[in-house]
Amino acid sequence: MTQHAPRKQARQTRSIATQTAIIEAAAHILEQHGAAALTTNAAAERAGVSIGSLYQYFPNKQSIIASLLRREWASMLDQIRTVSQSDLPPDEKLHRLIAIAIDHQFARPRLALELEYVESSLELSEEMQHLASSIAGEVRSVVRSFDPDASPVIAADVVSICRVLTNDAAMRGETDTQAVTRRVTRAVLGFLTYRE
Amino acid sequence: MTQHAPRKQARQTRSIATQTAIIEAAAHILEQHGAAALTTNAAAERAGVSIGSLYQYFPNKQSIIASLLRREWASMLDQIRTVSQSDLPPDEKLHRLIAIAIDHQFARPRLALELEYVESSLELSEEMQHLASSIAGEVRSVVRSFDPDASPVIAADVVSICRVLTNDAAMRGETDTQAVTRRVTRAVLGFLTYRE
DNA sequence: GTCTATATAGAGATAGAC
DNA sequence: GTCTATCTCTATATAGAC
Repeated sequence: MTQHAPRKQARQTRSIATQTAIIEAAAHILEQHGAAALTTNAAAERAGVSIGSLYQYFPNKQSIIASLLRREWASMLDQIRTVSQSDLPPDEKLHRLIAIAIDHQFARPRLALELEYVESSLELSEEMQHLASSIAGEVRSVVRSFDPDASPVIAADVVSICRVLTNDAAMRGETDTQAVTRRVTRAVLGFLTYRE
Repeated sequence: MTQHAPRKQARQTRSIATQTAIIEAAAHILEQHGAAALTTNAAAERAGVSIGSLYQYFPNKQSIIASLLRREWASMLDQIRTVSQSDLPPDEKLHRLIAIAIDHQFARPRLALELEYVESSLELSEEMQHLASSIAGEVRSVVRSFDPDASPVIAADVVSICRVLTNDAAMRGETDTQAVTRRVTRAVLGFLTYRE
């Protein structure tokens, strides 16, 4: 048993590494050549494994995309939770949330954009739906801490505004994240505080 | 000559009708089944012509999409020009612009969304680029009439905010356009008038 | 000018050798 | 467990009959 443990561990590690390599290959293809170029053959080649091996780890192409999406969403949820469950003042929470959104989209803007699209042609598993609604819930709680009257739709709108402004900026080639942060903050606070 | 004119006219009319039918078929497929389902075979079938005929009118698939996009953009530019070249007060111009955007996206939300995506995988002709920058220019002029300090980026942001909020609402199934108009107006005016 | 039939190519996915 | 070879399907686009 003990003598098998390391081997098994080593095998599991290798197998996880292969899976990760395939997922990362898919991400690179999406961001460099777009959704149309993301084929199973291309992903396998870029990951350095054969197409046969790819299908040993993923039952189909959709499952690769789903894994990639899960990775991104889990990371987002993690960061957002840290903010929403902190005891920072509401306006500071909102600023942190904006910063997280900008960092995320600016890190790999094309990937974020392409994932947003492929997501729509993917029926999400229960687990993924749960992840999505957890994220939405955390955002809602931050927005509500800032403005208790805000409806769920308003929170969703805040997310959309952050995403679209940041993504446009990144795709336009803007590199000054401070300027982007200022514009997004202006849009979000303007939206939430506008009266009459 | 005279005796041929009607025949020729009739033929041209028929040929234009066929082209229109193909473009409209493409639009319906996009909005009902998404970009992945838009194949030349599907478009031909839905338009009620054979695949051979389709290729007599369009050299390739991209040209069908481009024609559809040109139709949409031309209609948008037309409506926006009416507003921007009017002598309405600036805030009223802005409201009209928002109304145009909402009407457009609400008319066929899924089509608008899918077109936005396929557009990115299409290299635009000079003519199309010109059309796009004309639209941007008109919007900029309206935004500037409202706020002379607004940079081109701000105008682009206004367009993006309108688009994303309206589209989200439509895809969510919201039917109360007045409520959407209120939220979009709040977002745009909040963005443009926010201070500090 | 419109059709049917088809050439061609590339995709997802599997079989079976090693 | 990983590879190569291949099956099957479907897409774009063309050829040629009518």
